Amino acid sequence: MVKITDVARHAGVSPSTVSYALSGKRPISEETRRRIEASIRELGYRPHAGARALASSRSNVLALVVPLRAGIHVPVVMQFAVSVVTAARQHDHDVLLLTQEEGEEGLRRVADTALVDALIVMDVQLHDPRLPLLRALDRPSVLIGFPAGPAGLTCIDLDFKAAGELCVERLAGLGHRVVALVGSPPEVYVRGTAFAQRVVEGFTAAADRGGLASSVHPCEASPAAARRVAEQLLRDQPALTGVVVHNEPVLEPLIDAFEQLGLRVPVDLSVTAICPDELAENVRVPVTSVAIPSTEVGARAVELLMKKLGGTDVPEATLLAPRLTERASTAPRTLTP
Amino acid sequence: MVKITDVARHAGVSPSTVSYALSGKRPISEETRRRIEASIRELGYRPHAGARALASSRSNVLALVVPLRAGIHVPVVMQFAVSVVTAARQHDHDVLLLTQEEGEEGLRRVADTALVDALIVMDVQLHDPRLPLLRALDRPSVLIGFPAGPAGLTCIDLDFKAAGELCVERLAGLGHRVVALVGSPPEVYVRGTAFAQRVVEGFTAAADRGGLASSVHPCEASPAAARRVAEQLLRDQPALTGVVVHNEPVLEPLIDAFEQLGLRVPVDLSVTAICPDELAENVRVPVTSVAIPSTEVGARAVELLMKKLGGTDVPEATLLAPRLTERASTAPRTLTP
DNA sequence: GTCACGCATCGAAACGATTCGACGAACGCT
DNA sequence: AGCGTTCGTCGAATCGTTTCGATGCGTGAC
Repeated sequence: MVKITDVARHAGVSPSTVSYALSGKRPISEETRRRIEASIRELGYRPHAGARALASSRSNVLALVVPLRAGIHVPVVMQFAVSVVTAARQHDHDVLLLTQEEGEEGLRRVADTALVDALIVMDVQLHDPRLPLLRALDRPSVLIGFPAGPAGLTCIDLDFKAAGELCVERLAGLGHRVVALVGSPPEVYVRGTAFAQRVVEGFTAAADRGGLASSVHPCEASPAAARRVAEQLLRDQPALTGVVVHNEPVLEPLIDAFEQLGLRVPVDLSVTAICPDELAENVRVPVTSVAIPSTEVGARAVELLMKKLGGTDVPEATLLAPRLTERASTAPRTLTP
Repeated sequence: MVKITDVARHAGVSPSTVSYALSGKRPISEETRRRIEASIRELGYRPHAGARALASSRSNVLALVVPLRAGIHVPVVMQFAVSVVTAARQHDHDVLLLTQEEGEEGLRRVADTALVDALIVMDVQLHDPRLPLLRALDRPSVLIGFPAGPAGLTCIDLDFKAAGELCVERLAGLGHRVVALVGSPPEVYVRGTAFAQRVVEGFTAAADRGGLASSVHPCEASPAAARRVAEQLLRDQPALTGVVVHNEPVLEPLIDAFEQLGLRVPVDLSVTAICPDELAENVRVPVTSVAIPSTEVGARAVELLMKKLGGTDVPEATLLAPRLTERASTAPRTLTP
């Protein structure tokens, strides 16, 4: 293994000069820098990560904690993870993958052993047991999602409440007066996943504000469950003409179910969803939707962390404004007598 | 930060004794060990990862390279990643996440900086450009999938050829004489992804061997493409009664398309698939399938790496035998005159 | 002509573990 | 009783960087 002293000797300088040339923390003459760079290339030198971490107390590694629970849409998680890795690399950092399963002990371990410099935690619950720990840790962290008490933490997410509102407002704007929300599986609400509840809040608030009749229906992630919910909706709310779906796996089955029950989309029923664009575009009837900007959230989360690592203050809350894309599943209400 | 010398002083021993007590590399008296453990707990000591890596030239980190290309089923990748992390933790290792995008330079970087001890590479192509590098690297690696020339490498995967055979044999056993394979998107074959081709090989070989008429159809990952393939199959092979699907996103749309074209599954048409169990179970008609054992592959890959790190020799090729689960999508051929 | 200053570089001391060789004590054998 | 082992522990060297303070040298101000 070639080390910094080898480079130094080869370039005719001292090891510290090589280090400074590499880090840029002190001025190095153009001429010397070039000689050093040539030596590095020629010898194929790579700084030893462990030694670097030891001396600088920076590992240049970020921890990413991914959820592996029921009811969360896997592709979104993956897309998010990839965007975190990509963004981290742009700041010369790597990403250590942790599973939720590891729990608080896992967080403490990677933080206390100085294996990572900072942490990104996905799928934060309203009353997440990890919150006190994250506050106490001596390393900065960013949460994806908003817990009940976000004070002292840095959080970022799509503004799900606004997303719920936006869907309703869009439907209201098209003249719909009776709307329903088909939400995530019940267990997601039970365990207090913040984003699911926020959608409900936004949905309900906007409906009330606009004087719409509305109802909310959690739904299991299976076609059969979708079918049941569709049937129930038609029975309980015969005047229903607008549906908001916040449940990826059920989106397509639900539309199928409605059509089999004799409701054409969008002629008889307008559907909007909160889901990844990729999914919305690939349903049989492309669905008007608010995108889940996983890639942007990932990149922004990394930016926030880098700022914190650099000592800059960052806002505690970052809410990404929802953007609604019009597709084929929405239409003005047809006034049938 | 509390360090090993603090623990040593607190326990009244030398730092090296603490180290040996922790690693077990030399015998330590029961009594001393207990005192040391008490001190560790009391002081909350955690060995510094960087220092440890520097001194022992072991980082206890594995690199996992995940694909992010078109045509691969994301949940499988995720499931795999999670199983790797879980297995790695059981051997006291962590996992660094790399994307395919990083390419060879990324592999070289994490290996040469000693950031990781070993590598797991997913989605290996038949003529993968990373192969020479992996051979040359001074760190052990395990590939998920089989390249054209696997000599000198350690590879593991489901035996996709046998899986293709198994599907055909099952259909043949049910009396079907005309079968078709609906495969992955064309680009997957074009870039020479090994597992896709192996399915084709197995499928064709078994069909030929059994004297079945057969055809192979790559298919884009969209419902529309599924529909087109279904139509084409009925046109070109009117006697078709057995279909093997190796294309996750298309499985359900394809069955829908057949039914809309008047073919009932399994009465008129038997369908088998090679896909995750989770998917096979959740189609409207649960599908008889060969599972992709991502979890097992991940765990086994880690075991192999640990053996290699320990200096033990391991077989170059590990092929997991396919297992077919009977579900509702297959039935004996009905002899219509 | 001197003084102060800034630039480029060097030398040495961390950083926090692991590991190798050595050493005293206890033990079993002859 | 003497000798060779084994057991448990210690001390010191080592791993490869970063970083702090010091130093020499050229430069501009007065």
